[in-house]
Amino acid sequence: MNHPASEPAKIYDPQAVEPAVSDQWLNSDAFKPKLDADEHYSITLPPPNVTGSLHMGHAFSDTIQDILVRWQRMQGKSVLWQLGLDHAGIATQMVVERQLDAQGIHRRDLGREKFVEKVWDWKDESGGMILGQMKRLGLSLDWSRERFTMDEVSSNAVREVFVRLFEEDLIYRGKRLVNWDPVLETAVSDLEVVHEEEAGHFWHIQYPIAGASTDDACKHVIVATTRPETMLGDGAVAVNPNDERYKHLIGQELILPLCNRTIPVVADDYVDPEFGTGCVKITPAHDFNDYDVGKRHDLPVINIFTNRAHINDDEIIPEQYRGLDRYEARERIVADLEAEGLLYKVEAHEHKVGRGDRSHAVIEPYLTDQWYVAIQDLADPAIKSVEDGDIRFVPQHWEKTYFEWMRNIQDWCISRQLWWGHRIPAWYCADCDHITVDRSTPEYCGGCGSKQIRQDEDVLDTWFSSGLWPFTTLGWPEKTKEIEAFYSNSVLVTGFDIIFFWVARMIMMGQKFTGKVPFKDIYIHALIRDSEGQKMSKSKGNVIDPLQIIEEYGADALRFTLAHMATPGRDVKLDVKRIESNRNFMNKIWNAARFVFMNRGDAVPDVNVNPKSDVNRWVLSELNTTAREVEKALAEYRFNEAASALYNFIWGTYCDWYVEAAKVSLYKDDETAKVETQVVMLTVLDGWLRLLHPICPFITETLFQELHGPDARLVTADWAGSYLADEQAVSRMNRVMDVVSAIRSIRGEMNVSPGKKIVAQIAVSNVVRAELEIQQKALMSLARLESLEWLPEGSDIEGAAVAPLADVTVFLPLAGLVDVAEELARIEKNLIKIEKDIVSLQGRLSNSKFVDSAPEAVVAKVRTDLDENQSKQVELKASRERLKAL
RNA sequence: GGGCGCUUAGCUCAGCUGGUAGAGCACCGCCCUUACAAGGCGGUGGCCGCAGGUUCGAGUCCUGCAGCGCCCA
Repeated sequence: MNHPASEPAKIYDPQAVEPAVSDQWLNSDAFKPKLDADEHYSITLPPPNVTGSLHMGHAFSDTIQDILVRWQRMQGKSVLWQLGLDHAGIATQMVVERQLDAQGIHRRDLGREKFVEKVWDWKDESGGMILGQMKRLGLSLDWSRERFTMDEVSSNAVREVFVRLFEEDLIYRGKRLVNWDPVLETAVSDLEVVHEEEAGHFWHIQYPIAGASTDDACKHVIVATTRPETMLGDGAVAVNPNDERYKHLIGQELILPLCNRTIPVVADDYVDPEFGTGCVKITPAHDFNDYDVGKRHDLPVINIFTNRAHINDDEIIPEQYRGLDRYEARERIVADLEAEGLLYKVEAHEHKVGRGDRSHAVIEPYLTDQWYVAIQDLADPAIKSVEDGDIRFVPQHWEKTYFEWMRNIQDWCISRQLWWGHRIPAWYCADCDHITVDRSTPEYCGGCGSKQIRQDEDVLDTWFSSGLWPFTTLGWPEKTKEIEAFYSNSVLVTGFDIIFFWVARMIMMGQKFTGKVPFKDIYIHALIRDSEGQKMSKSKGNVIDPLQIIEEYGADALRFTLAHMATPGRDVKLDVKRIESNRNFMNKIWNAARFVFMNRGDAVPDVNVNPKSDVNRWVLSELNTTAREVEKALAEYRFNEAASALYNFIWGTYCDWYVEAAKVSLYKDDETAKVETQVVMLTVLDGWLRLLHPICPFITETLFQELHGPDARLVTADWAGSYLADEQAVSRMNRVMDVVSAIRSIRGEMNVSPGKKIVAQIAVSNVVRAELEIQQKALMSLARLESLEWLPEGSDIEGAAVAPLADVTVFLPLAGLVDVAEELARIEKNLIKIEKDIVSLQGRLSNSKFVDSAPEAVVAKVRTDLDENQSKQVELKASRERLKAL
């Protein structure tokens, strides 16, 4: 915006304002931590994945963080908001694989090195988009400290941690069943498997009993399975030891159909006799439960699959099935069983199927060698830190979710068969069994000294590095001054969907390697959904791009909307209409400020101003109240309440009442009163600009510079302090506003044109009259009165509409104004409500238990309410009689 | 199966430590009143899911039930 001569536009145009303000900030040190402050405040931004661009959920989370950070910065603290990006192993690799796929290229065609280069190119592209979006949102991150989970410092820290854990025997290599994604050809964690009910079948298959003669009553058992193809790897059939039907079979051999081998019948409590036939085929290599059963009975573990879930070439497998895809194999096996008359029946069956959350492929339990973290030693202190309150969840109930998972935690499989990520720092020797684990790349085997070593092909789970993020970004393992100043972080702001994935791991790793909790508070916010409540996703096409919204409505309107929606619930539905209405709020702000600037004269804000007029004293008091409300709300992470308080004050108090009332003195000849109002008007504007700045930084910064001159900067200005508080002025002004509202209400209900000036008479005691009379001009202006006449308390007016208030009665003469019948109807309506209230209030007061045990203030309030309602009732009834007599 | 959350105006949702229900949007009426029609003023609209309980008093606390959603197994 040009300064200062040009007239600000009548309609607020964020596009004309926001980018310039952003440049100012970015070209200054505004977002860097102050060096000389005593108090520190720090947040580590959850690093966005370099998988594309940011969505509305990021905008939400980031806005919340920015509000906190800007607020703390204005309070004079040294604030660090740490910026960074996450390499997001599987997710990013998939994005790039898909891009290549579109060109008909597989990553294996390129080879590992070339492929990883492509991913780095993509990382730059995606990272650039993301940083651009963040800047456009106005995020006050320290841009000079951008980090990446695979940069040198972070990579070294990852190695350091791996080596230390290995040396403490907290990292080990083991062969066990994992969740295997046969499309991505990697292990995935339990958390990355999504279980959903899907329609399937229950195949009932006859397993003949070995040695049974044709005369035997029982020649076979029937096994029910949802996965008939896995029978190629069956090691036994299990029955419950107490199941009378099968007791006699325990220990006998069955002939495994199609496979030309026998398997035993074993007894195991795992079998539920009620479910299916009570006979369960046991396939230790391809089912987690069966694996455990197999261990108990010493069954062979027969792997029947390749990495891509095709039937493998193991000699135990009949040749005709080798090489088939798992579903082809299923069809063939079912057909073959049927041909042999061994398929007893097929039922439709709903069952849970686990799919990879990235690839959506059906996950296979699969026996592989993987690296694990022995988690219990890390988990115990992490549980304790939350139990002891060293870390606090907000809202608190999320700690239950955290405890639930942490107390049942399993060892963490940290290896992934991917190319994008931190390569595992372990080397295998061709000449001995030794595994060399080292911080730097070794040349010899640490066991036998052989040069024939090769590094593990696999990479680490992404969360391994992001678990270290709060301290690796501050330079760990070096003992840096940043760690000294900003660790532990003040708060972590994130969604509940990654409490297990990320939050828990940061707590465990943080305590293990720094001896301190990574953050003191964890603010868990909701997830953003579309206006229908659907999760936003690209495939559904309901994604709202924050940049698109910003272009249409401005970043401030978006931010205010997000803050206003930040209630403690589980999800929020984002409706563009809300953003539109807050765009209107920004326009309101803009125009209110325009009015102030047009009428400021030579005045400047003065926080110590002690004005004479009630209007001015009242608005300062209300500002003071609002300031404290906003502080309290932000301190408790109640962003919606902060936003509401500001909305109500700025629009409802400042614009609707104060500015309108101020016009009286601004347009009047009394120079002293005019200047006083100008000063207060500017002071209060200055105050709420400060209060609103954390939520709406652009418009407030712009107006602040308009107010204080081009060198002023709100971003680094002080937070709003205390203002004059005058309860008496507040209550007197409330009475003025009540009177005005009462008059307006009659006008509105009687359809009196707003432009038409009318006459009013007010019956009131001398004391109250003295207070009201001071505000006569404002009152007349706000209520659009032609004249105002004061009557003694208890006066009666013939032929007038009446509005009884607590200690004031307003009369509007009907002549030429309103219809008698309409006024009677209006009085009737009011009387009905008042009578209802009176009955209820009297009922409460006649209850001695209420009077005796309720707090005095509550009882007093009920008495006052009753008195007021009764006197209103008297007034209305009298009015009604007079009108009827006309 | 275990755990968590939600159910308040036509719609989307606030309602903290219990004291006679609020906002935005929508709707109806009157207005282009010299900051703002992206606006002003007024108004309609709620057995606060159901049933019990605690309490002088329950949208708010407790128990049960129903419906919806999420997490874990």
